[in-house]
Amino acid sequence: MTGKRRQAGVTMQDVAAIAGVSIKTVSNVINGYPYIRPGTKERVEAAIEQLGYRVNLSARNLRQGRTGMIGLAVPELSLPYFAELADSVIQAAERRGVIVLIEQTNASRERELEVLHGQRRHLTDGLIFSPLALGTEDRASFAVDFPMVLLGERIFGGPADHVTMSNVEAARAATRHLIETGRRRIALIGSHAGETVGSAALRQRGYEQALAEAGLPLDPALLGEAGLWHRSTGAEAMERMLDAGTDLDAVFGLNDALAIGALHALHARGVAVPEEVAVIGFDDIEDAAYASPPLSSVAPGREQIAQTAVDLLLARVAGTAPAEHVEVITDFEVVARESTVGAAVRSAAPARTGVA
Amino acid sequence: MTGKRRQAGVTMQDVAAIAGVSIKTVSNVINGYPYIRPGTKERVEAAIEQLGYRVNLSARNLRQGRTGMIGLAVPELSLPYFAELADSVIQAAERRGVIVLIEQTNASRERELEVLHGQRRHLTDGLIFSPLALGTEDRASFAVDFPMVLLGERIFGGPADHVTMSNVEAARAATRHLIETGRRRIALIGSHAGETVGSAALRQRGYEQALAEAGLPLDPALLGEAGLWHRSTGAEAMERMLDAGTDLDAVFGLNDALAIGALHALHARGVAVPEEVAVIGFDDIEDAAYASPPLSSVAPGREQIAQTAVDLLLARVAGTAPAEHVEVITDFEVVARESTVGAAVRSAAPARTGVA
DNA sequence: TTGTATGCGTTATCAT
DNA sequence: ATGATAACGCATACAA
Repeated sequence: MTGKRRQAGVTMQDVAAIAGVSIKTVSNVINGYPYIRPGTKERVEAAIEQLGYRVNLSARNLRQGRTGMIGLAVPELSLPYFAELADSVIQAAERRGVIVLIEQTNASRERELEVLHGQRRHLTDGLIFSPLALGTEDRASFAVDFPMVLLGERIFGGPADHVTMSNVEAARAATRHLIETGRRRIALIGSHAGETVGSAALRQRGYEQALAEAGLPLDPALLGEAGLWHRSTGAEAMERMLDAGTDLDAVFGLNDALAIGALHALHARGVAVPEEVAVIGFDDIEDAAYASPPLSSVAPGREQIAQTAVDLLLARVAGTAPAEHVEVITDFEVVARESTVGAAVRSAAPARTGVA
Repeated sequence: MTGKRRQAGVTMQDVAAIAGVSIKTVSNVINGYPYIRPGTKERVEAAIEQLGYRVNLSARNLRQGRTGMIGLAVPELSLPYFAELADSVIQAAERRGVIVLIEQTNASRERELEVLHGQRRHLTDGLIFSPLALGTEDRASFAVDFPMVLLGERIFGGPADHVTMSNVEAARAATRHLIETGRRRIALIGSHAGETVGSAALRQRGYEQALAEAGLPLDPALLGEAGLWHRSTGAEAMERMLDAGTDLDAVFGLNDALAIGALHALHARGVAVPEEVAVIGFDDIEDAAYASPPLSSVAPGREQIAQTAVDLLLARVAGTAPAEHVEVITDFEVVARESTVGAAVRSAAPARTGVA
């Protein structure tokens, strides 16, 4: 902090005047142009420091036709999964020198369309989009003329790059984990009846496959519908199932919020977890490890998803990505905690046991 | 969706050419200038629609010297309180037609200074800043030449506008709630020894006041140190206290993350909540209502804080705010749930009982 | 009511 | 190795 306080409205002109050089030279110094006489460079840097000069990004963007920003559109930051995802994307982008502009869609159809076609796209060089309301039937709306990477799997064979985890596999592994620990009547919370694409349908498919592999029947009474995957809807679905007197010894929440809601409802009814009912979630948000009891979950490799999506998008922006659209499948891991395996480990740092 | 697909690089010139008017007229139409012949306006709008024209915001920003964006700097979005705050700020800003650019400081001193003096400030018209690492000793760094509103209370009599809740009062009310429900040995988790300003010090002061009012002694053994207010540090502080065999019948977590961490540790040790130990947090994040048992907390009026901060900042940007710096104190409410009052209410929608 | 012309702060082209 | 100067796309003072 040797320089003076930042002053508004300092331009390259001012720096050039102080340093006794032309504006072009200042620009060269700032942009790391190699062929500059050391003395000149020093004078310019001193002037920059002295005036507290900062590049005007609006001007640079106008001139370059780029903005240095990418958009990240998610349903809402209040949902811990998306908050953690946003955190990871911001950090991944920062490593590449790019700024992230977050947009909330609230899972509304109208707002998701606006994300694709609205004014804001002019502010960003590309978009990472996790759609929730739009689906395969809206494929046409996804044909945009700017770089975009989709997260999740509502759109298939779509007209955009795509980063997702193997939902079917991961859900199968989670269900298998419950079966291997002795459960037979496994409820599913978060089902979307009639859906064939999207996380709900894919994860349910994995659940069904695991049941089939183990020779267990698929009981419709064990499918708990929940449109939005919030804690509240998870709790409500669980309540309905308990009210109906459905016999069950395990619950698979299609995401952690649902599972935590289910835990809440089970607790309220005095049902012991995992003694009477085991619970596993999906996403491995930080909450999961600190739930009571700590919630088993499927960790989707959030960091990997974020960095992959950012790098893919930036490659697309730079024009170095392959012509055809890319689909990247990321890794996952089943994390067994007390809600399924009991109090095997007791410590302040929640147990985390890789299973898959 | 009657227009053609959006095309990159369409400018006002193109629109003007199609509409048979000058660029100025197009500009007038876009900016809602009233004195335009209806027919002209229609032609321009038709041309805009036809070309899929969008204003180039970089150019507009450069010309106007404003960006239409405000910055929001928070420690990290992974912390639910800040994720929910960001959600509220984004929505509040949207109601005013402003875009929010989120920056994560990770509670690092260096990054917080960068937020105040870095490149990005050129991209925003003002800043809403929730500092964590910088404190009163850094007052000089807060003397910036752009509009800024501070959240929280690390800086007093500071050189900026300020929106905060009444931390002392709120913590006193939370502690009083524990006392009124019969607790006498109340542990505090999240203490910052030696700090005299900042949330930790203020909330602890409220705790001490409530104890004094009730004629209860202040036992240093009941002060659990936790530098960062995460679930993990809350769990660790709780563990240490339990390991030390400290006698206690209640825990006041200085935020919900700490309290949830404490719940986790208590659960791991088989301590019954609230039968043996009552727990209350602070912030009333959504997690609190869905913890097991549901966590009592202090609701800080997040929406109100967000809207107030945004409006104050925009007034400052517009130059309509008072010359001297404003300090706004927002409301709070103690929300009693099962972790302090027991299973009075059993329902999927967690009980929420206003007490203060 | 509408058109012309200038400049916002950069970067890039072309000289030198 | 560095300087002069022309865009980038828009808003606005000034003209008409």
